[in-house]
Amino acid sequence: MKSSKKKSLESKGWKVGSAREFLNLSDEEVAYVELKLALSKNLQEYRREKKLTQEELARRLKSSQSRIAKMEAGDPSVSLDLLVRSLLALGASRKHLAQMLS
Amino acid sequence: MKSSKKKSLESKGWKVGSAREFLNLSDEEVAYVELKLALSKNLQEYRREKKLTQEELARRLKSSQSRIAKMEAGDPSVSLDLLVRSLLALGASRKHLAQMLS
DNA sequence: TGACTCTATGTCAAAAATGACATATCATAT
DNA sequence: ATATGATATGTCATTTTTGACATAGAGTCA
Repeated sequence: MKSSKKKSLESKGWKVGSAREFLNLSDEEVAYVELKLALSKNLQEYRREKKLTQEELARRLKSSQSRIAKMEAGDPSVSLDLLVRSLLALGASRKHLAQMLS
Repeated sequence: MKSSKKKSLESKGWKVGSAREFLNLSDEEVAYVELKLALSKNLQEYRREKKLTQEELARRLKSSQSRIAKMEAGDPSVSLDLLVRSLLALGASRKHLAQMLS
């Protein structure tokens, strides 16, 4: 992994496999984090396209505005599950999700 | 949603939006569940291709054999996060993941 | 200026997911 | 038959994620 990329992730509050397991798992960890960040970004675009406020999306998901904000900010405390459910709630299809990944 | 599909999901132990919210959210819920099931299936194929036992994969993930079994069985108690991390640990790329979705 | 709307960030109790463990089931080989 | 290896299933204490709330920042408009 490029250390520049690692730094940029760490700056968002992610713990990028420090100390012991630094050598083995870090690539998968980073792939996972990047995947979430990619979805985060798409989520914000999608929501704005649909002209929804964070609050409105939160209502649809029975979540809360603060959670949506954290999702879009790429906060490490949000799960892939919530990200994907949010995108689906915005009308994204599996094909759309696939495009976000590749 | 076709009621046949709903039944088949319920048989796996999933709660498919019963009672109150049955009318609004069920389609997204089902999309989400199906997505997980698709990944489950691919996970098993991937693992077998790599000639790994559930136990070996569990060790790589610092998880446990029972969790891997539940993942592959499509158990509702496992998160998308763990599914995706497992696939990544098996060497799946984002492109591969994308293919599993579309 | 202040009122208003939207978004960001921190905190926390409650809920969900986790790894670990025991044990069961199911092959397949001896 | 029974031993062995892999997988399935249930339970549970611990950890992680959650929605909710408060509050702060940033933008816009009267």
